Amino acid sequence: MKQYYDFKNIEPKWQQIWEKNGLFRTTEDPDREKFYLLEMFPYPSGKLHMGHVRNYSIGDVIARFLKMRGYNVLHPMGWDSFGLPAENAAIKHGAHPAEWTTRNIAEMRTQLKQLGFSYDWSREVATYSEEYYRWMQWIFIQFFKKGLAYKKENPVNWCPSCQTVLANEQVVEGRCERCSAEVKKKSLSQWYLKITDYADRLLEDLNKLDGWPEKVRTMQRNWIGKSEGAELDFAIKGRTEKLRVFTTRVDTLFGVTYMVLAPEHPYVKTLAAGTIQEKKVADYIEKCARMTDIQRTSTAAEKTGEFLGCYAINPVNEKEVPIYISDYVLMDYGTGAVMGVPAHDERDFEFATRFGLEIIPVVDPEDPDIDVQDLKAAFVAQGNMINSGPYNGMDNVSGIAAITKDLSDQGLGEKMVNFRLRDWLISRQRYWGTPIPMIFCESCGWVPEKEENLPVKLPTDVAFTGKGESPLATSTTFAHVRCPVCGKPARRELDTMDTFLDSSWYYLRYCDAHNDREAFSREKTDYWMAVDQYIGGVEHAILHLLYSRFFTKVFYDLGLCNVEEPFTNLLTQGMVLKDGSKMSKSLGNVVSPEEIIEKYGADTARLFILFASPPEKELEWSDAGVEGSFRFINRVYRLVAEMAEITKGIPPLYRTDGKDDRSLKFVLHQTVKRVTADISERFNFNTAISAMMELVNEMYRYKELEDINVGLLADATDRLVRMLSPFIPHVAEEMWAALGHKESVYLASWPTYDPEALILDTVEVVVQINGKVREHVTVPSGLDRETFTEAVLADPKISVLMNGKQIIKYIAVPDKLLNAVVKA
RNA sequence: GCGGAUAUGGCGGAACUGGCAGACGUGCAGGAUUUAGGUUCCUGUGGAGCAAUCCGUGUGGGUUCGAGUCCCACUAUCCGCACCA
Repeated sequence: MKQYYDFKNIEPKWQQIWEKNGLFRTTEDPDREKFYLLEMFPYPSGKLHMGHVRNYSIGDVIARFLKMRGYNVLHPMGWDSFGLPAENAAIKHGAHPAEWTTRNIAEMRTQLKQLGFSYDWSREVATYSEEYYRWMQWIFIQFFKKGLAYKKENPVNWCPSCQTVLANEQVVEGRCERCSAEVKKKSLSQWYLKITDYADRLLEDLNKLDGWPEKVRTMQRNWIGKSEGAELDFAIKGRTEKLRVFTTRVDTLFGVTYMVLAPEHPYVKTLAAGTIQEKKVADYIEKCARMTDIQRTSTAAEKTGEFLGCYAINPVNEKEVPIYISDYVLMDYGTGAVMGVPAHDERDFEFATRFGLEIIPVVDPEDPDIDVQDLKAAFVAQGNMINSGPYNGMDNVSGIAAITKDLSDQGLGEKMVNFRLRDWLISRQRYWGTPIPMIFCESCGWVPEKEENLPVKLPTDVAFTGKGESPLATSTTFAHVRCPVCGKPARRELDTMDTFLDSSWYYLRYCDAHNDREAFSREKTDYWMAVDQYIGGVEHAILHLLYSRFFTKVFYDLGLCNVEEPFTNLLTQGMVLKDGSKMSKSLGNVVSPEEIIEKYGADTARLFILFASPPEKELEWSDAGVEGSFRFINRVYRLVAEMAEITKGIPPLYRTDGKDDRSLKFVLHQTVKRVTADISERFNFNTAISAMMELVNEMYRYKELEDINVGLLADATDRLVRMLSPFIPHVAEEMWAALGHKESVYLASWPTYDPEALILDTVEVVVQINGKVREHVTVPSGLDRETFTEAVLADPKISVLMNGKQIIKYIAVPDKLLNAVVKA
């Protein structure tokens, strides 16, 4: 062992040894308890950033810790390697996306290895490889055969900058989540996955996921957005069509004073046809069509709309109410038609006020401050029903049930549940993704490619223009095929899949990464699934995590796997900040992992990142903090080097009879206890590290004493190195070897603690007067309340303190404190 | 507007079920080693005061022998959703 901490030699040396010995290979072993630890795989953008380092450092500590605790740990890594940046790079530099991607993967794999993460690289998966996307296509076909994939023409979200459509989940405040361009509406024929069929189960099973952060569960609940209500029909005066609406407030039916349709509602044109309103209505529809979602959904804007020139008839009281169109009604939610109840809905109130429509209160606020006959705002809370014929006097919650039942009995409507969740639009007009393995035949319609012909390979003779339709259309060979059913000339689908499909099942592929007969085998996934701990950023709270849950449920239903939820526990790590804001090129506050590894080594980078903040919180980067972590490693290194020298050839005596010996032993065992709990129960790596720092400080103090026990110190060193190894594995290996071990510390067992060592003969306790700390005294430990009180009061310092005080009572907490309540 | 979270020294953060607030690290000050700087080691470090002591966990109230921790009201910041009938 060198006299100084030479990380530049130590780190590559151990990385090579680990790799040569295949230390991190994992196989199924029914005799050992499995633990599937997964970190979100990266998009190979070029180089790792600090967010990656944080994510993977957290994972590696857990993986190595559990391995030492005897678990059979699956800890894989791979690449989410389809996607737009590769294609954009291709357009810019003329290289093929595959070249760019492969180069980046190589670079990032090297970096991950430089950081010493304990991945089983034999299971590496890359979504752009033919062996992966072949099974992606196979999975798509299973969805299609199950009726869960369909093609439909619909107004869709179109990103003019990415030149592709987007899923609802990928539109953030009306903008593309990738490039922030304003999303436009465009009517296109696209492939969808029927995630709405699973809405109820996706919602319901969130309750089971108690290992997930509440925040993520709430976000998914809101996204799925279940609302229970009723659908009912309004007749249209002078026409045969019925107008169907969805409402959650059927109790307010007597308060309906108008109807309003979405501008895209199919009835709009026929209802307005021939009326004097026709022109105005047409103009309004056109104006809406031109607006972006941002403009249209702005709550700040005043309500607009147009009278259609005809009337609807309220089924409960035959009241005739005017029908309007307005852009505040969305065509793709509910029925695209709404009954307007201005008295009890804020939006309707606003609309009615704007257009001078009647406001009829039907729920009594029973509040002296509110004049029911002259509402200043919609009253949305609960109350008793008024102006509602036979329902008057009923509380409105019961009213919902009563009216729904009556409507249902008369065949006028029924109970209905609606979800905000829409089907998942998965077609992308881009090249760098999995080709959708579907073929259109004039006689047979859409049919899947034969499974034995998979993969449908991405053609290489394409032009990357970044404009217009899918680049696959520019291939001269790709589109033309024979129909797999009837053999007639047919054409292939030219769009590729959203890359979120690729990442919706990669965790299953890791279990069986090189299977060329199946996507993954039941045998392997039965052993490994579900993922016991998943770690990644919150930014995936909805998209990736919801889609993966959906896929898993479909697989379960198809008998492809034995779990209904893929991720039992989820840890969402916080962002890495510098100077208070997210690291970004534009702000110029990026610290690259490369430069830190170069200057201090991977162990320091890992240690700092885990020490600076608990994992789920944001982490403020600090150069001084990095120095501190580096100093700590040096301090440990010197201590171990000295110990290795002292204990060389001498069988160390073990003795704990002195006061200092006992106290070091106490600190040692307490540290083992704390570090174990901090890692396994709370993922508080920062406090685990600080506990080990305290132990090191204690060891330094002990080492300088005159009469020290080398055996005890050697024991402390041994346990310390094992505890440090998940955090700083390279230098831990170096120290472990120097202490005379032949086998990797990765294979050593996690240290245990002796509960006996945590029991002290005497304890220092606090003496308070009226809750304020006045004195400290040392008394024997383990006394009962009464003897404890006596022992404390027997101390001369305390008798002086209590002298002349009027004691009302003592509150005693043995081994902790004594509080005297005295008269003021 | 709705939902969620957070608020503790100069800074990052500790304080498990109410029981010594500020562990650990950083920064700063001083000392030792060194020709010097750096490294390393040691000491001090919430504020006020010579001191005894007093004041201190976003603000205001409350419960309790005792509150950073529990309850009520509020403020600020961050995140998510946002015309979903």
